[in-house]
Amino acid sequence: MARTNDPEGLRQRLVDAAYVAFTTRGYHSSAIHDLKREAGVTGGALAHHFPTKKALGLAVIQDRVAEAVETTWIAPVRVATTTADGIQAVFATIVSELERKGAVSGCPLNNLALELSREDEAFQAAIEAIFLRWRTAIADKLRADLRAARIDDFDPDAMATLVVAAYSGAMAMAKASQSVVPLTVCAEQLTSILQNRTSQ
Amino acid sequence: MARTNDPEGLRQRLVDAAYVAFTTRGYHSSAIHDLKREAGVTGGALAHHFPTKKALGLAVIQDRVAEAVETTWIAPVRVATTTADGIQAVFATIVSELERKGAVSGCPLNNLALELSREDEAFQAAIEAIFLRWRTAIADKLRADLRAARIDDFDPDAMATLVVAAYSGAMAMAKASQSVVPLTVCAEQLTSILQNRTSQ
DNA sequence: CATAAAACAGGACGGTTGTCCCGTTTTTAA
DNA sequence: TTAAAAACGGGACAACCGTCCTGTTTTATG
Repeated sequence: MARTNDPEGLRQRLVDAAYVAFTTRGYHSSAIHDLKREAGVTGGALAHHFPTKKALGLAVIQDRVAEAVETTWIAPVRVATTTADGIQAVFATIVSELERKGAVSGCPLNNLALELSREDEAFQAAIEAIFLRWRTAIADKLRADLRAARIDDFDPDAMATLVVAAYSGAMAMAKASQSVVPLTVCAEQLTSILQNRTSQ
Repeated sequence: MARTNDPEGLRQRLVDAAYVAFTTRGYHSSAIHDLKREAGVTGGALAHHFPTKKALGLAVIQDRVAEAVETTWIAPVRVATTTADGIQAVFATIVSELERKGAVSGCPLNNLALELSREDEAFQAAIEAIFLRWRTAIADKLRADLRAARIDDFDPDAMATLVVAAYSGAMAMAKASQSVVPLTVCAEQLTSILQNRTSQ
């Protein structure tokens, strides 16, 4: 059968399909057989690029999940005027996106974190690194806020941890109730807290 | 072989073993065969009490997970002097328990919520009910705080949502990093926020 | 152009999974 | 006491899963 080799493109198609499957249906609920069909890839090609399912999962985390956090969270916060503005914008974007889709499948990072952290050390290390990068980016922005307002009211690192935790937990509740309400509520609470502490 | 029928006790042993397995290794990672061995139960007995794995999972959620939330969260908050005191006590208890065990397997409710919410409507409904009960209990306690202090500074329901979200997310990060630090940080942040808003 | 390596096709394979079935024992009910 | 129902023992069963293997085609290298 005629074909044209495209190792990089085929790899991307595979990781894309696996990212969608792992972060919506879950890692263990996604069968390799289904991934091959969804990505339009044969068994030989898959085995050539990813010898094991674990290798594919690791690629999904390091390539796609990390990029998703970067795109949906870190970048918008960085370019915002203040941290509070950035957080508000991020939540608003995510909520409207969820309402458009009509279903809540949860935070990709959190989904894989709870399912895979205790299963394998490589998974845990990769996920932990993304969480660290996420928290650090928010903490950096908070430090900039404090410098601009010439105040020193709270610990930026601790507040960043709270922000990430509140978002992750709110998304978990949103998934459990299939409703965006927990997200809108927590967004309002977080911005209220931040504005209280940065403008006095 | 001689035996004595004990349907209720056998059922409890099964649900106990399944609770531990589902909330630590995960639902899909726990094989029925292993559960039978761990609970000391034969296939016939299991099929008699729980015709499917889903039925067993539902029993775990409704019987054990709901009770765990009640014992570790709702009851301590209810008997505490203030909500802030209760939350601080709950976090302290959980943190010391995790340090004793030496590993973070995550919040039982959150673990199953993220893994099973989108898999089956019965799972989702059962999990959502527990989250609702949890939030309501904290909101009730917050309302009592506000009445006692004769102030009306914030929305108790919204704050309760934030508390549950922050805890769930902090536990997720704790699981990802296998460290209690996110929990201690968020506990300090939450109590600080609450004490700021209830004593002015 | 020769040759080796990389890329891919297609399917087989053993192990595991959840479920189900049949037979036996214990308990209940009449 | 006896018949029916509940409780349980033990294992079989088909379907599924992830991995691996052999062979072919494309590409890089000299």
